[in-house]
Amino acid sequence: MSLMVNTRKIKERQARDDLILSVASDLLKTQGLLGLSMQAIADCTDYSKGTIYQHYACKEDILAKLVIRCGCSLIDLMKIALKEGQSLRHKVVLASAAFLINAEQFPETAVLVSKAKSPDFQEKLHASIQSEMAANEQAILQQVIELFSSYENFDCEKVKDAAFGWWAMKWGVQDVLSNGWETERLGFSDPREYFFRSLHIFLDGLGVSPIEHRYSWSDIQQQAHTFFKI
Amino acid sequence: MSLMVNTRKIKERQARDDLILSVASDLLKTQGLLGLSMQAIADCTDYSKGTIYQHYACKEDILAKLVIRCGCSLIDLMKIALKEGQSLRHKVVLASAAFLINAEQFPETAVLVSKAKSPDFQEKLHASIQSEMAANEQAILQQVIELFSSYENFDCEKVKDAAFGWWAMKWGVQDVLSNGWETERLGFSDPREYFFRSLHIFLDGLGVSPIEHRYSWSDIQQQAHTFFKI
DNA sequence: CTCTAAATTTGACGCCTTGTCAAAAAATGA
DNA sequence: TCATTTTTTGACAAGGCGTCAAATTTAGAG
Repeated sequence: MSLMVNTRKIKERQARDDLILSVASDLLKTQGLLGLSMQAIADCTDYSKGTIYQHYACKEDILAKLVIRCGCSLIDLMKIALKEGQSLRHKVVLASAAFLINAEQFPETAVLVSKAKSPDFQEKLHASIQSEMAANEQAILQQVIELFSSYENFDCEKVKDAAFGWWAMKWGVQDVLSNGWETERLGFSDPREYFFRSLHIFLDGLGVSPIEHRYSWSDIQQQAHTFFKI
Repeated sequence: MSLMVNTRKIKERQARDDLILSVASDLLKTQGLLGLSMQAIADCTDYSKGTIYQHYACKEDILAKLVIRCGCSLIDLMKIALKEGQSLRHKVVLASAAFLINAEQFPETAVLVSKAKSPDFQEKLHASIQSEMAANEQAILQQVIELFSSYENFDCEKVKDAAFGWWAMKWGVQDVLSNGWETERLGFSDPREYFFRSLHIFLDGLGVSPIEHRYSWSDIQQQAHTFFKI
């Protein structure tokens, strides 16, 4: 009996964990990062601030959890890309699309990802969440490495070079997208298209068979439904 | 006479403008972003908070000015790179080195650059500084475009592709560097070396004469004194 | 040198945040 | 039913930003 109560309580607790995250995410969407205060979360959940703090020890922990959640989703999509891609180029293109699509699905979180890596943010995190986040990041990178490892022509060093290049570009594009840069004004219509173009150039430089179709972002965006079931 | 007083006052005012920036930069270095409060700046300058606010209308304005200052220095270095580079590849390598060296010279500011682009930050900025920052960014991008435009084999579209790719990688690397990522743990010894490797791969993909010497970061770091007179 | 008017500086104040903790309320189970 | 444990609460402390009326300094005329 006491066991049943226990499991019920655990479930309730988890439900509130999720509720808090969901409310936080909504607030981010509607009010932006500045509109997200612990008090606001408390008000929206009909609990008091103290109770929120029983679930997450600080504001940053909540944001970190959102980032991790977004990262997990990206990993899932990348796994599909890795499995379904017909060639290295195709896989890379799909993985890149996975990243863009994921950012679209979690617009409010995607903006956080870069901020959440900063030392100021990290040092506020509680140890467990800090390492959870690091592990999450590593898992994403692992996908990238596996992606390039699947190409028989690459030795270990080349895999690392390729992974780093993709990695850096991905972060750069994420910055550009999430900071809402007026890329139009700077002369770049849709940064995602340019991302894909740069990607193909990079793959050419790596010596990845350049003959096949050079999927653009708009090509892949069409196929996304099929591949990622979204 | 009243004119003389005027100019003296203007000079004094500018001196205080600079003093405040310099104190802010020191505080950033020693205390980090969290240690930077308007009160702390006031204490260090022997002026009161109110006076600081007479110079900069908000904290963000001060940080933005630091970012702009750092950007101007980068532009200077890039101009040298553009002028002194012996070939496109050499120019690109020098420009990339300029970026890394500049980040080393303004370590406390380099960390801000990405944060300062975020919407939350931008919307706090006063209009004049906001556009000053946008102009600064545009001027940097202009250098990149001129860099690739100087290569006769590139048409307008290719210049844009190349500029975007470099741009994205630069931002990605900046994120990785300024967030102090434990890249060692992730398997990448020195991200700057990998940056240069990715760069060469990208240039290969662009069809830039691949025969010549493939300067690594450590190669160029040596030459930096000569080129950038640092 | 004196005295008034203008300009500048000041720091207490209002408002907001995060995070704490003693007290109140609710749940448990004998 | 009631004592004990658990959970919830919101007043509170600490500290940040930005404001503004009052204090101080400076300017300049008489």
